[in-house]
Amino acid sequence: MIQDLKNNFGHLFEAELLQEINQVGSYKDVAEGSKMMEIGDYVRSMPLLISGAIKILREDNNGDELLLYFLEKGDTCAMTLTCCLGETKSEIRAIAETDATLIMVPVQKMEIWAGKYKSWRKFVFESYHNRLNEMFATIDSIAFLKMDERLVKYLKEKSRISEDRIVHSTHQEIAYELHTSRVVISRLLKKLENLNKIALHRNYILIKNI
Amino acid sequence: MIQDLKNNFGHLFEAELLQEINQVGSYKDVAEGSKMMEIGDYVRSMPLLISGAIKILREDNNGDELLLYFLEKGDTCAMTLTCCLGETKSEIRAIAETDATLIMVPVQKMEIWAGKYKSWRKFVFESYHNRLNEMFATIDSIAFLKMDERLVKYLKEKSRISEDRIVHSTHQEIAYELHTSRVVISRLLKKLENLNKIALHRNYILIKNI
DNA sequence: AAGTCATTGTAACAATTGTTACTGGCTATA
DNA sequence: TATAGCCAGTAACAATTGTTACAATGACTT
Repeated sequence: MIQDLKNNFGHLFEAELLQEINQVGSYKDVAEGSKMMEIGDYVRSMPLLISGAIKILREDNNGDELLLYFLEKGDTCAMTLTCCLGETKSEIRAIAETDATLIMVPVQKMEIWAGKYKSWRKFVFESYHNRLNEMFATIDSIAFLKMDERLVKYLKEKSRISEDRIVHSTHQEIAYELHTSRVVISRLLKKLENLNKIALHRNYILIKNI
Repeated sequence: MIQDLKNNFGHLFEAELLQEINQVGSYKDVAEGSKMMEIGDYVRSMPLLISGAIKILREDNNGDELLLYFLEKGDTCAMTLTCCLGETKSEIRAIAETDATLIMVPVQKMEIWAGKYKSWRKFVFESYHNRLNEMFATIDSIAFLKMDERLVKYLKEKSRISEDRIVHSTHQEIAYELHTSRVVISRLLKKLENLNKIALHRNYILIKNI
């Protein structure tokens, strides 16, 4: 574990902090598709993402979803930070986009380290900053782009995250994450296929040139 | 100034920290409508809002705007925090929604206090948390609501912020902030008037019952 | 092989939002 | 009181997105 830590966070944290994380943190493997946090949950530990990707979702009044952003290697969940400290409920849902490995750190340590290690403070502040920026990007997409452009962005991102030119999603699943209907997605995907940018198959989409 | 500080932040900060803020901070009055931060700016100090309201805006590729949220008494600008530390540019524009009074704190102190005062860390974390939650609310509105519902929310919020049942905006101004066209806003406002929820006048709108 | 279910394609239509154009009223200033 | 510019109302139409319905196909089970 200490090696994973050094590989992923070694450039951020001093040896002493790495040592502490190693002592109190615990490994956790999560399988693709498993729910890691639900809206309304209280959170008691903070995840440091070693490998894989986590998707963060928001829910509307009808129970329908909207994809906010992905967390990747080296990230942490910013919501967790203040949910722990302030004892407030989670506003979001987190689901493993791929198989992933995490180190879970008990919440008590977070605040102690924030007083003790400058590098930890920097990490926490930057995490917030990154998440805010991702939220801006998300808002830009929703507010400024049309659905066809959002779809292209989505496919690109999905492909990048999974490191695979094949996106393993059904039209219905894509529709959920973009908060629209399956028919709309099918229609727009067909247009992209006619432009030779993708190839449609049952249960997956080949990204050719977008 | 020390009295303003105590009134607005006394319940958050211990006496010693209040004293420090008092020593290094400087008062600043801003007039309604004045631009306080522009996209791309580097920020060298952190504002603590004593009175008034600040609106935070995002811009699209055409230079059109979208209202993200308002800052109010007791708030600070979360973007500033990491813009200062990380020396990155601002992603947002800030404009005084009403006349406002601020205390500006030099950026160097932020990080020092974060190591020294637990209450400061709590304040900073909570600021981020609040801002993230406002972003969620913004995304909910944009992604889940139709324009008529967004308009009602907007009018309510605008009225609340200014503590005035009269919203002093033209249809064009509202259209900018909701990122749509003037004609759409005029149309929807007229519907609200027909439902007896508002009364339309030149340059202002009376909120009756929404 | 038959049946079931999820998935995709597609048409037809409705609702919402965006655009263009024109009107008339209000206000400020010359 | 002219006149210019901003503001609001409205019609007509276009584009986008959402909805309903149904058919065809593939995959899987029995």
